[in-house]
Amino acid sequence: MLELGYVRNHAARALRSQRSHMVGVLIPTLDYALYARLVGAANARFSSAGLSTLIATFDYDLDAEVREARLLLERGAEALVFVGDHHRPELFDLLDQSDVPFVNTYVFDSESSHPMVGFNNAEAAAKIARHLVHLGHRDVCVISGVTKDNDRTTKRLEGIQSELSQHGVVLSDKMIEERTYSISAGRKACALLLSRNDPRPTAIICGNDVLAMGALIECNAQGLDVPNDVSVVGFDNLELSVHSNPPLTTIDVPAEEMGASAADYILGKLSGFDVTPHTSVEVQLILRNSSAPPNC
Amino acid sequence: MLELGYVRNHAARALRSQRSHMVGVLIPTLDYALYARLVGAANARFSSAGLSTLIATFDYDLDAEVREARLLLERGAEALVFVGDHHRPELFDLLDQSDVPFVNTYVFDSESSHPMVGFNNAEAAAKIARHLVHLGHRDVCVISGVTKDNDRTTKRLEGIQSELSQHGVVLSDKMIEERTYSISAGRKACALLLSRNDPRPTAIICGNDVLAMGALIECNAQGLDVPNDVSVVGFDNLELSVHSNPPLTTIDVPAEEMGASAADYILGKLSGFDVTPHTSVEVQLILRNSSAPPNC
DNA sequence: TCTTGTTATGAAATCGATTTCATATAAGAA
DNA sequence: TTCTTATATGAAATCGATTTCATAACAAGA
Repeated sequence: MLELGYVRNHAARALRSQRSHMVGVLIPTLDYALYARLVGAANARFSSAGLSTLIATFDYDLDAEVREARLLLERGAEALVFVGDHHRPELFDLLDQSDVPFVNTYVFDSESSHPMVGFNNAEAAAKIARHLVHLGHRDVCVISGVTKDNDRTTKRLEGIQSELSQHGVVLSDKMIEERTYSISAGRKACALLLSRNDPRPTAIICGNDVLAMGALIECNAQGLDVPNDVSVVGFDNLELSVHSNPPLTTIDVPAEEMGASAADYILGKLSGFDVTPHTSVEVQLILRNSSAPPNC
Repeated sequence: MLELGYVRNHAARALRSQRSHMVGVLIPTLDYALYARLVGAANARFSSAGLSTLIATFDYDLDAEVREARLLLERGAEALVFVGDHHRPELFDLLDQSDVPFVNTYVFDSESSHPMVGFNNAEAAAKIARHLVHLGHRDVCVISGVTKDNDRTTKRLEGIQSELSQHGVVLSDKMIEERTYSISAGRKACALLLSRNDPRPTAIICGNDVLAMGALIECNAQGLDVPNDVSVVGFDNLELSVHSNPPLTTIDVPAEEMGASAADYILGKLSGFDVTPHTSVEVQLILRNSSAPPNC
């Protein structure tokens, strides 16, 4: 084979054997390496089972997600891994017709009929909101990810709102800013929220660490002392967040574990085993130095 | 088609038409979104030409790169995009045998016989070294990326060394630390270099912004004033680097432009045009506040 | 009306590896 | 030695869409 420089023809193999040895992973974006750990872990599992991973991105556009999924299915993907449980009905139609196994990740809802590996975003976000309330914060604001067509950000925001209101803290719409995930966006949103000082918020809850990074930077730039003047908390526990100034209080999301579990589910399903379709992973409140009692 | 839930069989199409409508992009890693902009830009170009992008990673392991490339070729990739010009001979054999067009990115060498889109890493790194020398620095140290099997990091280090020596600055081996790209690694390397104070370096040149990030953090943690006590410079101009404390002096690498140009080259080649195989892009020294004259 | 060139239609061949099926060979047991 | 069972070999069918080829229908121009 080496002598002749022979390369197998995958199309022919796939056509005849009806096996593509490929699985598709659909993630919103490559930016900030937000899904790198999940994809990496899943890919490791898949490749040791002789499967290649096809990565497709859709930029948080659910219609693009359907198109990409269809493309992956055409390519013969034997299984699909998604992020979130909220997808276009067309996607589920597609999934019904092809009997390709799939899993949703980054979400957990025991009510849902879809297989999934993840955590309850509302509870996770409530956890960090509770932390702030327990510290004594009452003037809280939120920099959320864009909630449209995104069940993770939506649930997180809901979790925060319901937790706060349970403790008698009202979160007016003026105290919520929705932004796409980027440091600059987090920074601008933070500046805006800080400027609305009636009274000035003592805590800023961010929908993810990238936004929190931006918020931290803005606070520092304004000469505010984090956490004494204002607490800032994030979500995801990116590597960055250990090293920020101050280190960020956040929610650790076991991305590798989700990736590996999702892959294991798929692998089991492909082998015809009776695998459990719902796996929940534990998120953890990571206390670092960006949160403290309000200074009043 | 919709009614019947018909999905095209890509294997059959590909087999008969000898067209896979796929191109492969081989990047070292998904981590830190280091190649996200390049991949994103290339993917945008490719998909508007009706081609899908297959992403494969090899974790800076050139043998793994060959394996992944072979896999992509088996899958019928119509073209391949690489990072760097240094690959295993087996890879070039593979490329010779299949007459699939390819481009190397992130490097530029008019001598090389391979098509490439990028910049001269030695010159680019020399540029930032020169900046420090012009500021008056003579006690310089380097946190380089791992140079083994990596022509970008190797060239950058060479560029720094030759530029420094041209100005009579000697860079002893003790003043060079090689690390994989990560904030923690940069931090540790920085601590180590700072501890070797005979005399203590007044400037730290980092092989990329992630390492520089770690160095900045370590300097801040040690109570050093950047840039007055020590200058820190990076390479890549990640979004992060605008927002670091202090904002990072670095080399801007036009990643999108490289991705787009690489894709254009491939697209042209696939259409049978006589496209120019060597494209150089301009890197730029971005002066921010992490570099200043040494404080003596 | 007839020729010429253009578009439609349908059947058959094709892509390359895998799978199946039939046949042949070898090995082991009685 | 003979029969059975296991293994080897080779030819042919197959996967599903595309391409080619032959034929038919059509339109336009003379």
